[in-house]
Amino acid sequence: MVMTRGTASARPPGRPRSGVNAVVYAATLSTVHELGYARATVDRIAARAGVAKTTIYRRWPSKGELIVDCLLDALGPVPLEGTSQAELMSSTIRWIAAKIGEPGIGDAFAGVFSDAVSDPPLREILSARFQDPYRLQLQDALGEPETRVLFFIDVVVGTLLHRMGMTGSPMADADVTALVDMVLRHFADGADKAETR
Amino acid sequence: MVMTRGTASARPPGRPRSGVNAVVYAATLSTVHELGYARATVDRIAARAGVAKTTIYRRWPSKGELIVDCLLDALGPVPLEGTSQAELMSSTIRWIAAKIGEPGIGDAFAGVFSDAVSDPPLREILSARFQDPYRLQLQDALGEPETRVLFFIDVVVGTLLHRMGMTGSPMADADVTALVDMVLRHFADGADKAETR
DNA sequence: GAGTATCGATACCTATCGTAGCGAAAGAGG
DNA sequence: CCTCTTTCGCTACGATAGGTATCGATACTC
Repeated sequence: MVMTRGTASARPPGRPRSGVNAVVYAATLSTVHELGYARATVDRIAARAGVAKTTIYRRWPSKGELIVDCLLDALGPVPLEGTSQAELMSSTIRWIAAKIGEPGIGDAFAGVFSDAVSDPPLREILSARFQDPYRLQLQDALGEPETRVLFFIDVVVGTLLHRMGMTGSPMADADVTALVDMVLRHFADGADKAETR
Repeated sequence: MVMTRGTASARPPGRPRSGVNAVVYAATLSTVHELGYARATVDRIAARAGVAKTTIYRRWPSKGELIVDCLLDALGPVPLEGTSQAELMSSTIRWIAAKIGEPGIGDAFAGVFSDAVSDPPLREILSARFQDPYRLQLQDALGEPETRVLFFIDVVVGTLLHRMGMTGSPMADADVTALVDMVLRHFADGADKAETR
């Protein structure tokens, strides 16, 4: 096989990119944490990362995609702790709640989600690059059909983000527990009715 | 009693305001519906309403407050159909889902909510002028404490808005039914545990 | 008719996203 | 060592939007 040219692994010519992605991600989260999503401009993020704004736009085509990649990097896959469906769901909900509570993540999440409402291309990206991977992972782990996993995500993420957006701070543990109870009960004994009919 | 001066009902001097608020509200919703929240600029809304932009800023101090008033006008109080708590909750959830599905309302809702995430003053206004009235009405009608009504609102509104924001269209009836079932069951037999502990 | 406040129109300021152009630097290969 | 390609930082620019300032005209009260 010809490996020296035309293959993806071939090193491209020219000056290689400097490895500043992680620095930019860190600068993004801390800036969002300190100033909020709207005031975390690309200029400010670039300045904090010690990088030119043009460098950021060379790697990410828009602020929205930068945030999406930043969140993917900060979150990683769902830990999936537990064996039963109830345990998996419970740990997933608490993992999401904890992540949303981490500095910058909740605001960035709510911010990019907000932008996507009136920005169809960004919504497409958010759906394909962010929601779909987690949805597929959960479909596989929970053994539930797509419809119900989408419902699960809407309820859990929607509830937590609404609280975060409305109060400015993450949901208290007691309410997260209530959310876990409510969702688990719904999925436990509502398996043959409700939205799949 | 002196009624001719100093009373709130005394007519203020100067040219009276023309009664175009309703026209502006209609223009706002139709513009948001056609162009989305972000592209529904104040200039465009003013043009559609046949009104100068300065007139709008004379009545509403910001785009966010215009949207909040517009939503209050379009929604009105919760109808509160039914007598039992279950009926009241069910009709409330379906009423919210239906309203969010009406042209312009869902987008305006999600849009102003999004802006509020990184705009603390707007969040304050949204909380005080929009959420609080509905919360108090529901507290009274449902006979539940503030904590639980807030949880109810987070779950219902958060879920419906997340679906709306993610897909661009309102939640299907089958999923609304699932939401009703889940919430009703939670409040029915979880009254002594969960988040009030 | 005097006073007051709103109306429409236009211009303007500021912030932000995103792009263009340029010389300098970092590598690969001859 | 020289060339070629691409990224780097920098500065400037264009486009859009929220919001303000100003001004003559107008509507209504006293």
